[in-house]
Amino acid sequence: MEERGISQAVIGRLPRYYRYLGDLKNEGVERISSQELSRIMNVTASQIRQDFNNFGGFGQQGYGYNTSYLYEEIGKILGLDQQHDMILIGAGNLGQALVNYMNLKNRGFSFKGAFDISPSLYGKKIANVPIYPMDQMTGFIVENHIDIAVLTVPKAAAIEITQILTETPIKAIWNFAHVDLKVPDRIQVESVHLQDSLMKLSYNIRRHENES
Amino acid sequence: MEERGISQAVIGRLPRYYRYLGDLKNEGVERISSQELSRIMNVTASQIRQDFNNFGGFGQQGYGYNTSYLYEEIGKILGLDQQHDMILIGAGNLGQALVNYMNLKNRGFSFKGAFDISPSLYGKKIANVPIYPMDQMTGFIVENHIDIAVLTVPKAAAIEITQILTETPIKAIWNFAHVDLKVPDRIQVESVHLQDSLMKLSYNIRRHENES
DNA sequence: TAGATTGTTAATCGATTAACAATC
DNA sequence: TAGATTGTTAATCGATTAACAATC
Repeated sequence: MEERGISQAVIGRLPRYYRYLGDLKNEGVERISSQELSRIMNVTASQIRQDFNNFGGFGQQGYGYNTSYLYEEIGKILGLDQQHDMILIGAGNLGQALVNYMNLKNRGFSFKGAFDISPSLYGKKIANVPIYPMDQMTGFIVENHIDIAVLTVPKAAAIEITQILTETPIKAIWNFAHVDLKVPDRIQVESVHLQDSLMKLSYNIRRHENES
Repeated sequence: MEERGISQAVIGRLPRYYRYLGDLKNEGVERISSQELSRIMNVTASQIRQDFNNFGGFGQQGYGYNTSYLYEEIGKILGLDQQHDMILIGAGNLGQALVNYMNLKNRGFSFKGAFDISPSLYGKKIANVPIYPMDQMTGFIVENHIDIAVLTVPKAAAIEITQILTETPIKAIWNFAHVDLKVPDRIQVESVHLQDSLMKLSYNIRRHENES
């Protein structure tokens, strides 16, 4: 499985393929052609075949793709066969929502601890995940082999904490703060900018009103 | 201001420009050239000029761009000069987090009501936003001229509720359910797929480990 | 074998970058 | 006026789509 230099456009589509294939698998669909899938997902069959062939041949001429096999393979490409241990940084509303959400649904991803600056939260738990003081964070990351830090703190705090995180063996930051984080190459960052998303929606509302 | 057929690639960059220009404005920076901005934002000056020129000339040769003016204009393009009234559908953890978050920070966007199937929540409030039974939703949308429905319910419920929403005068859906919604053209949809985002992060962790 | 559908090459399309004339 | 920097055209690059030979 050779996969250097896959474009982010392709990577960005993999989770959607994974989702549709999971649904098809659950519906008991054993095989699917790129044409059928293209109709369901509203993309071209050509794009589907090109995308999959970035990672090697998953299909069979004259047959199509085996749904479960393709589902599993895409899961592996996405690293979903690995265990990811996470910490929450910032135990506010959004952070609590994420912990509740993830620890229910996603087997591979699990929160091991949460950190906050508010002393009133120390010792409390969110969905069985204990909340600790910020100054125990670095030690906790090392001892528990934490891979991913989930940042749900305000902008200024996010920048400061990121600085601290760069001195730990953390592998990735899932960032919900409204700021672009600067990190060394060895740390992966994925940001969820909720404001940006809402602004795009706002643009499209306005555009549609002006057009019609 | 002519702006038909602007590509989604450009739209997707506007909120980021808006964010950086807001920061510069707050720092008291009065003017900025595409070159300076390109250095700060880590994109090419050429792209910046091309992007802005999709909407007409905001700059001045030999001078650059006036920070506040550009900030305001991009705000208008994004429809941030308009008031957007919203409802929350699904008053769970994530929904509550969004209401708390938005009603604090974003002036143009405001939640007017929340809806849930759980009777125990009726009459309660989230950050001053009252929670009502689901069957009052359609009436509420009409009476209060609601523009945006924020969907924080499970997948199956999201599909059902979207069906109901298509029969109301709602303009847009901000979707947090893990599903692609089908709506008529007049309704804009923007989805935040948290799982997809986390999977991309997972892919990048794995890729980086394999490379080094 | 014939039919179906992939894997892959070639063609097209769109987005990004470079270059430079226009102009403040 | 000279210098700076935009607005815009042209060149390049990359991503998507089309076409078809390979093959199950």
